[in-house]
Amino acid sequence: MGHEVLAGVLQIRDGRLQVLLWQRAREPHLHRWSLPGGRLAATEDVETSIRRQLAEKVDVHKLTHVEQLAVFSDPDRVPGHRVVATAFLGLVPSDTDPEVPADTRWHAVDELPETAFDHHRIVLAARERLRAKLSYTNIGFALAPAEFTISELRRLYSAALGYQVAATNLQRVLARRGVLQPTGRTVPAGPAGGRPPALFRFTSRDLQVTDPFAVFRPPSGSVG
Amino acid sequence: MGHEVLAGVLQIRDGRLQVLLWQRAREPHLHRWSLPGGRLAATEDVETSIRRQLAEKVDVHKLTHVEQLAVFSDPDRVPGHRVVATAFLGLVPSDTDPEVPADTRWHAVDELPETAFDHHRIVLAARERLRAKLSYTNIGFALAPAEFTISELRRLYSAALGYQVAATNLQRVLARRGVLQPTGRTVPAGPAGGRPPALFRFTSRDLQVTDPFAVFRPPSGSVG
DNA sequence: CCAAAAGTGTTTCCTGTACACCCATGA
DNA sequence: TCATGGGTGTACAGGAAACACTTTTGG
Repeated sequence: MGHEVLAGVLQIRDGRLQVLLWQRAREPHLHRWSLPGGRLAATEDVETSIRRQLAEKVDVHKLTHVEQLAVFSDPDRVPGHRVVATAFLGLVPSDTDPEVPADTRWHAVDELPETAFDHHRIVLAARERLRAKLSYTNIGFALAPAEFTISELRRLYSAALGYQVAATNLQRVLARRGVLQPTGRTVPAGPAGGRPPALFRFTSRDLQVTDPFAVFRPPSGSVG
Repeated sequence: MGHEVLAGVLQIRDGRLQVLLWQRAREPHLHRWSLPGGRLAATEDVETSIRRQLAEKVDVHKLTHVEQLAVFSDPDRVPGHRVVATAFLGLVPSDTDPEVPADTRWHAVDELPETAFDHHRIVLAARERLRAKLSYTNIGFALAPAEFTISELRRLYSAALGYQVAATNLQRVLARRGVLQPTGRTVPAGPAGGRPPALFRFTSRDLQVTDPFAVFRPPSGSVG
C-alpha cells in the first residue's frame, strides 16, 4: 500500500483562479492532466514531501502558503495497487510567473481539462478551502504581491471567490481587522487618468485567523 | 510504510468534554492511554476503516458524526517502522452510555492521562475542530439527545466550548438560523420547582453549515 | 473643464449580547 | 406566596453592505 502527496497549487492569473497541472505522458490516463506531487519517502513527513516535490515544478520560494486539505483513500482511486493520497492547497502570489516544465501548464479552475484519477475533486476541495479562509483569515497575503493597490486586491478576491467584491468594503473590513497597512506611498494613475492609488501591504505574511468566533463568543474579558 | 486510522471520540459526560481512550497492554508505551483505531485494510477507504474499527469499542450506531481531521506523518511519530495516521473526530450524544471494553475508559479532555505517541495532539485537534464547528454549523445535534431542553443544550455547549454560554442567546441564535425546532411538548420541572421547560429538537441531524460567510458575502441574490 | 479612477462619509440592516422582566411550577 | 428555574421583550453595540459624495489625477 503506497502513499502519495498531491497539491492543488492556485494562483490568480489573467483575473482568473488557475491551478497548476501537468500532462501525463504514460498510461494510465495518458494525456490527462494531473496534480504535481509524488510518492511519500520514508524519512519525510507529508508537508516536507509535498514541498520537495513541488520544488521540481515551481520555484518553492514563490509558494507563499501550503496547508493540508484531506486524505483521499478510495481503494479504486487509482488503477493497480492501492495508493492513499494526502492532498494539499498551495498558493502563489499573482505577481510571479514561475518557470514551469514543458509538460506543465496553468488551467482555469472553472474550466478544467480532463483530469487524471480523482484530481478534479482535489482541485475543487482546494478552491473551497481558499474561499472559506478568505472570509475569516488573512490568507489574501498569499495571493497578493508584497505591495498592492486596493483595486488590485479587489480583483484578486473577486477572482478567487467567484463573485464581485466591492473595493470600498474590502478595504474597510480588512483595515478594521488590522490585516491591511497603508505604506504611505502611491502609484501613478493609469492611462485613463484617475486618482493615483495608494499602496498597501498585509500586516503579517503568516496565516492568522482574524475572525475566530462566528458566534458564541466567550464573554468579553475571558480566556479560551 | 503502514497506514493507520485513529479517532478522537468525544462526548459530554458529567458536564465535561471527554474522550474515549484505551490502555495499552504492551510495549511500546506500556500502560499509556491511546486512541481507538488500527491499520487501514487494503479494500476500505479511511472513513470505512475508522467506522469498522470503532465498532469494536463503541456501538457504531451511537456515533452521530464522524469527520476527517488531518494526517499525522512525522517519520518518528511511532517507534519502529514508519506509520502514517489519518485522524478523525467522532461524536456521541450525551444521553447514551455505550458499553466499552474493560481496557477502555472516558477521560476529561482537559485532564488527559499520559497518552501514547502523538495521541495527545490528536485529541486537542479534535477538540479544536468541534469548538470551531459549534460556531458556524449545526454540529450540536451530534452532542445532544434527540430531544432536549435549552438548559441541557446550554450545558452541552458550555462544556464543549470551555466557557459559559447564555441560554437566552443560545436559543435565539440557533432559532434564527433555523437549526432548532420546538416540539411543542414540555417536561416536568425539577425537584426545586420552576417553570417546566419546553422540549426542542434539531431541524436536521446531518451536518450543515449555517453561517457560511463570515464576511465578503456574495451580493444578495447571487449564486456562488 | 470633463471623464475616470480612488477613496471617504453616511446610512441602513442584521446579528449577537446584555439584562430586565414576566411565566409556570413545587413546596 | 415565595423561591426557583424557564422563557420573552427590549435596548444596545459592532460589523458589514450599499451608495452618495469628494478627491486627485490625465487629457
